Amino acid sequence: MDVALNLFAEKGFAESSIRHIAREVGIRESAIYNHFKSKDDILKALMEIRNSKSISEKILNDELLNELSKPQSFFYKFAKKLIDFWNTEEETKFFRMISMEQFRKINGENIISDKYLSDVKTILETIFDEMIKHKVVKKLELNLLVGEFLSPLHLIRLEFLTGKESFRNKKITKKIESHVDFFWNSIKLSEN
Amino acid sequence: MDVALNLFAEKGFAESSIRHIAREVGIRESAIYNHFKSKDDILKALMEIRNSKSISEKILNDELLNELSKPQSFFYKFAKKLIDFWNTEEETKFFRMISMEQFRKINGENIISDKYLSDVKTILETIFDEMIKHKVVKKLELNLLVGEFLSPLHLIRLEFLTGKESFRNKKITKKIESHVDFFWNSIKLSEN
DNA sequence: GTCTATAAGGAGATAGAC
DNA sequence: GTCTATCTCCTTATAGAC
Repeated sequence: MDVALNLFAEKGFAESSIRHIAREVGIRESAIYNHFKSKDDILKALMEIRNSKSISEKILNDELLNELSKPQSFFYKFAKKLIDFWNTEEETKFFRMISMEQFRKINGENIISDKYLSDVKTILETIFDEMIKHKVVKKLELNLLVGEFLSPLHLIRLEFLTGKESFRNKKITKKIESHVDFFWNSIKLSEN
Repeated sequence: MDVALNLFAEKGFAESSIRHIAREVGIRESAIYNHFKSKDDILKALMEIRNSKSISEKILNDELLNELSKPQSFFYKFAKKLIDFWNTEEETKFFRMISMEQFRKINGENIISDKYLSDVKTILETIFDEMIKHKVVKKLELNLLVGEFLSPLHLIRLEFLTGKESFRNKKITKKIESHVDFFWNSIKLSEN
């Protein structure tokens, strides 16, 4: 699985061969078929691993939850946590692979779920819902709030992954801070 | 070029063969090599076509420019125009191909420029700059404004292209309207 | 669960006639 | 600029021994 993910993320699924995977693992390609019935099956297995992981658990710790009473600071730390997670070596590989294979179909069905961000979206919806109830944040559609918060982070990530710059540098941090400031000023209800 | 774009957009570059292109065009594969020196060369040529096109020309017509004095209405129409352009059959194909091949390298260099949105970004920067000068819009970083306007549109597009729903339906239109409303309320300077 | 051997086919690219 | 013919290599997948 590790070797396959490395290859798929680096060269894409179609240009990675079972032969290559087998060589890196140290077995013959025919031996792979004792574990997976086809090449597609390897990709499916990888996606199952990724889909079974809960991102919220990795981001939402107690420290962060305690920050909920200070929303601006919360969003700030949430964004940083999310970026740190996205910047993880493994998550970067999954993201690259998913980006490349997002339109691939197996038996007419997309392998890559269109739900790449759905876990994070769900947490954010819950958070916004609470904040609206506590009259900290303007009463807006949850979907809208999630999109406005997440989209700029997502695009920043994508652009720095395809570009040459490292994702962890001051420019990025500044961009993220600016976005959170902008976002918070747009949704906050009062001036406290 | 048409046939190649169709194939690359549908199956991705690696799974499209010169043989297949030649068959659809109605010539032998060896004849292709009179026009392109390699398969990579075909992809390069396609990207040159796409990069040579000015998107701003297609979006910014006189009707839209006359709307500049009514910013909210302008952003509204601009977003709609952009979506219509993105929803074009040809542009959809380019977007699919670029999404799939964005990490591909030829001789160590990305073929796909990371500048997919740069044309639109440039127009928007100019527009925001003018609006700030005319004190219609808060004095914010141009980069930030562009990102906040464009990112949600981009993510909406991506999600509806990978999902099953059509990109032209009421839900999408509503999403875009909500975003523009949110955006305008966040950046407007006064209440007129 | 690994191996060797092999099937069966598709790939990119070139040579040289017309 | 297209053709036929061909080279050389790589691909997924299976059969059957150990």
